[in-house]
Amino acid sequence: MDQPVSDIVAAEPAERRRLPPEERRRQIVEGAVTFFADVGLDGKTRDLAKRLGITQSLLFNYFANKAEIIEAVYAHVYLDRLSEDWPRRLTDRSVPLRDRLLTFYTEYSQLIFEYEWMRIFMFSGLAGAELNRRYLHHMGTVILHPLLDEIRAAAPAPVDPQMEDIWNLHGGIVYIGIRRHIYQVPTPDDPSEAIAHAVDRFLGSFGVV
Amino acid sequence: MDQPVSDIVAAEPAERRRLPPEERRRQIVEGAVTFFADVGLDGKTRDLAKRLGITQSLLFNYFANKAEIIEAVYAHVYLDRLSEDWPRRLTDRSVPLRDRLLTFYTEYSQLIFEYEWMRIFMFSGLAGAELNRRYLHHMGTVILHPLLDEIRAAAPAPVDPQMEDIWNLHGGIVYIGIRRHIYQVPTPDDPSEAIAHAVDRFLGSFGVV
DNA sequence: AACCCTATTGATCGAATGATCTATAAATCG
DNA sequence: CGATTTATAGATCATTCGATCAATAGGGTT
Repeated sequence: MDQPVSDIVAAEPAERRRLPPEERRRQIVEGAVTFFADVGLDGKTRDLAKRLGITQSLLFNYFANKAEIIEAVYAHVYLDRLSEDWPRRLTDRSVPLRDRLLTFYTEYSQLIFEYEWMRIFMFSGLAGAELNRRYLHHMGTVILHPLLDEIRAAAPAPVDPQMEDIWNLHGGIVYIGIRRHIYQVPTPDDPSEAIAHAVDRFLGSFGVV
Repeated sequence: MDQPVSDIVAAEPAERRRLPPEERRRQIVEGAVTFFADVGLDGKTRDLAKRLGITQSLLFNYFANKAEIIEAVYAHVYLDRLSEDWPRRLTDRSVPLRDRLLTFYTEYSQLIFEYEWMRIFMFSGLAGAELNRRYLHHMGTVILHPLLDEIRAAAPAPVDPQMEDIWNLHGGIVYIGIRRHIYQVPTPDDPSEAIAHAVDRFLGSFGVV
């Protein structure tokens, strides 16, 4: 398990010095995002510094400690990246429900199937971070529950979908990204066909055409 | 992120000494399974020893190094725990396909929804271990591909399910365990209803009653 | 009860880690 | 161009890590 981190850590060949603090900080955060996505939140500050082509001590000139770097990583990857108008567009009944679902999951999968997004989310989940509970709660109330209402409104009487059914649809799609970036097995280059089939099966089984 | 591991690590109050080597080794492995499931594969040998109520140096009397402990953990959690006759029972056409699927996923979910199974699998996936690729490849060839054939045989002509559809069914179910043990959000105590609905939606959309 | 085998301990080593502090040098201003 | 500011580097500290090894003591045998 102890991979030789130092070998896969190097990147740019130690670029120029004395950047404006704003720019240096941004560079550190962006480097930290891919670094911690690669090696996990237990990644060492010396390895991060080496990858950035700076000294380790410089990191602590911009962040009080390592936890603060990781906070900045969280903020950069997850904060306000859920599009504001997904809830509105998902409930816009002037558009066919199928189109709304396809649009949403096409855009949403482009976000979460990102290497950094998926891996840091999993690392922080395993670490027990509050981030994941907050995120999934937000997902449930702002996106998935309204979606349940839409499906119920569109479905004929006898069938009655539940939140757990929505989570099943959601999980089946998210699992593509997990296979790709966590387990690192082959997945379709373009997941949109698989997504469309999943959505169609889901809607079809609830009698929504 | 740096939780105070030592606080959540303690367990038994330092039990007796001088066990037979066989038993001591077994005790170490079983303790290591839950320990590494809790804190991740970067967990420290001193914390593991403390949880076991033994000295850290004793660990290295039974294992040459930490990597060997983790190998034993992998073996204990994953080796030969895929039931031998799942492939046979899944393809036994004297039983209705729906029943076969429900039986399989009921039993399989009891295996993989285990706390240790799920978390160690995710930790090792993130660490890039070969384990996960091997496991998913095995899953695909021994279980899911035969399953695809069964569904194709039972489905009427025009529809033609693909492997990616099977992975979608699979992922939607596995995702329940991910929510529970990785993200640590509430899930149904008994997932069998959600599983049954997922299976029924899946089969129904392919015209299999 | 004395003996012996070995499971277990406790002390310790060298390397690695997060963090601190002072010295240096790159850019900006007068 | 010289002075001042401050971003950056380099040396270093106190811990913690995996791993080693000699000393100790548990428990079965006679």
